[in-house]
Amino acid sequence: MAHASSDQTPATWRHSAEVALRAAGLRCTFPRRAILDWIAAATGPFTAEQLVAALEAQHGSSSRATIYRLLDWLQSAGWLTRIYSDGTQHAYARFWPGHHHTAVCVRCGSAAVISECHVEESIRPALAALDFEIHGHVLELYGVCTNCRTRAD
Amino acid sequence: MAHASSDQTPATWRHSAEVALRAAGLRCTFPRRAILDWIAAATGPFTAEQLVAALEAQHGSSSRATIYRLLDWLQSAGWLTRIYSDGTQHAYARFWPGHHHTAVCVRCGSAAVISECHVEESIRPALAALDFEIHGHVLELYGVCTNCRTRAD
DNA sequence: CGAGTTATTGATACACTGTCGCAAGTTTAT
DNA sequence: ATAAACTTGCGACAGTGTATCAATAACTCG
Repeated sequence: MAHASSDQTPATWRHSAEVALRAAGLRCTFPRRAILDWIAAATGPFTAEQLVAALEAQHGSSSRATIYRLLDWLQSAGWLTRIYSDGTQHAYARFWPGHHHTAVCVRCGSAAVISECHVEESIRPALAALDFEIHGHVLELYGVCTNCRTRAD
Repeated sequence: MAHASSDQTPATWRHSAEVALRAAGLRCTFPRRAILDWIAAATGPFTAEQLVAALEAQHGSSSRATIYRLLDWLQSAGWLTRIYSDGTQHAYARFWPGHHHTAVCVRCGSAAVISECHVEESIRPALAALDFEIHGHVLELYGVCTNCRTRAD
């Protein structure tokens, strides 16, 4: 590992997100640390309610309101991305600030991040015809990851 | 208009969706017709609850359950597409079966359909690196439509 | 056209997710 | 340590979507 500080590992995410939290003038409280810990330990996308349930099972739990408040902030700051696949629930995946997309495995639920994005370029001809001024987009890919494919009987 | 039957107008949508409904062995009841009528008359995306409220205001209303059931079917059959922009609610836009994307105007809420799609092509190099077998994707674009832009002061 | 068969409806009750307001408790800076 | 300010958590609430099931309406066939 050449550049430990720029590796996008869960531990690095955990640390960087906390630094960003403090830099934003927010306080690093016990409930917030518990939330960050749990997210850092998550191996794939998760819903807000999974997080609520997991922390309720712990002794020092965080309340639903606190959890939703921090999730909102983490998303707006780019440390989480919304996953829209199942629609009605607030689902998230760990993320790094910047423009990325996710490839979600429909079997195991793991989400891979794709940083190259030429979507707006490739759709530009169609948009030009519509005379539509584009501000942003949501792209989410679904499929089967390597692990699940090799494990298929 | 050269090919009236292939025009993608609201009236054609209304007719084709009903034909598809019958072809699927489903019955064309009064509540279902009211729902199709309202959707055909809609000028942009709408939420399930807007539809519920609109039909409640009519004399012969359809119940919430009936509405949600038909919306589910219309979506699964490709006559509606889910709009994910506001997240928690079930929002839809009129649609034609086949692969399309939507460009949603953030000012007026109108949704334009984009039929050309080279998204998976353009993202293929990144996916190859991940060894991810792609099954499908969700793409939604946000921006400002011509009307709203020319109307800006 | 009328009776039988079967899908569909709607009412109600329910479950779940997410939000709000405020008093009490923590964190941070001095 | 102390004060100021932010944060928490509780409880109550609201909105959205779902399940159940008897009553009803739509098709089909003779």
